[in-house]
Amino acid sequence: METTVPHLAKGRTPLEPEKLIRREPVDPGKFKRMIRQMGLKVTQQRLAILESLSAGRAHVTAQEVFETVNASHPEIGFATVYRFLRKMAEQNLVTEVRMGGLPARYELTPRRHHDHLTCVSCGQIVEFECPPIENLQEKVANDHGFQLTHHVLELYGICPRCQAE
Amino acid sequence: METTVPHLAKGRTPLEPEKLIRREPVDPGKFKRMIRQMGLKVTQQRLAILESLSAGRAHVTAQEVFETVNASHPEIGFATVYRFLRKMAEQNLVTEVRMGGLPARYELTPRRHHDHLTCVSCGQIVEFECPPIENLQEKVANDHGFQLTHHVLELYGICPRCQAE
DNA sequence: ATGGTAATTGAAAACGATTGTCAATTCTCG
DNA sequence: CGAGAATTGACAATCGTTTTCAATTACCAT
Ligand SMILES: [Mn+2]
Ligand SMILES: [Mn+2]
Ligand SMILES: [Zn+2]
Ligand SMILES: [Zn+2]
Repeated sequence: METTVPHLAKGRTPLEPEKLIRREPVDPGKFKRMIRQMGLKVTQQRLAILESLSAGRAHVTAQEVFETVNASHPEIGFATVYRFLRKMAEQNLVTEVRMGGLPARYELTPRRHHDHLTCVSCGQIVEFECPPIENLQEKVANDHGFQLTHHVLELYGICPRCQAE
Repeated sequence: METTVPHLAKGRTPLEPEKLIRREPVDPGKFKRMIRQMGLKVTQQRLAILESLSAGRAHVTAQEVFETVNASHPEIGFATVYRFLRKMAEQNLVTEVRMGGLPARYELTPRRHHDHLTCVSCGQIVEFECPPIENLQEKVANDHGFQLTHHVLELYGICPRCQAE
């Protein structure tokens, strides 16, 4: 049986670059404010999901968020996690990262845009910024008369560690 | 109920740019040769799928291929279509194009690499080549010590026609 | 051409991720 | 504190895709 997934060996969990595992700390009331700003009610579930997103590794699947939150809030249902992630993605508070047909991964939308470089062997994800590429993307869109709204740029390759077997 | 799909209104079928609907004509024996080169048996089903891929619009879903082929070969099953598309994708004879969580689309791998610019409003797909972007991608990967294997670059925006309402 | 054999097929069930349903619960605001 | 609307969790449903399996077919050696 062959792997179904085009970009990453089946069963591999993309790992995070160490330097980016932790995001900046947040003050306690921040999450409540975020939720209210979305026009939603502040619930324990939503607070727990936000805490999990901001404290844990970036690029988590809905299932991973569910499992994390479920550990401390055993009564939460995964529908709630999916629903809230979707709502946040709609408002661009979280960014969906999709690799081939794999389950979607989410990260709190960072202040600075970045794209992803993924190791097809071990799943490590490196974030990068490349303004020249961004500019060229604008140019391509304009050349075709398109008004660019967003883009997906994913680079796949073999990381240094995996190159050394 | 909101649309689930991040990049394209639900139910929209991406349209093709007129100038690219038809690929170059192929001589009759070509498909048989392609199949044998993959180390597979030549069957009517596989020939029909290849004909459909090369004659119809580019960027078709497995379901669309199935429906097309099924019209002239009513006995074909969709499992055969999925199986063969997957096998061809593994050998890079067809390229999988994924837009968000939508069903995968396939095109016979063109001799020249290109990426896609998609209208989020009407679904039109424009193919483009941008060597400077490709070079920068190589550079980014190398800067991180990665050996680049492939990439996914999808631009999304509003096409000229849709901008004019 | 024929037959043996492994590859391929179609139908249907299974699958994993995600979404919908709905009655019960919980925020919010007055 | 309530009333009322939003939210929840359990569960079923859906979607695209893959697997299973018995029946068929293409291929190769005779
Ligand atoms: Mn990221
Ligand atoms: Mn294309
Ligand atoms: Zn690696
Ligand atoms: Zn358009």
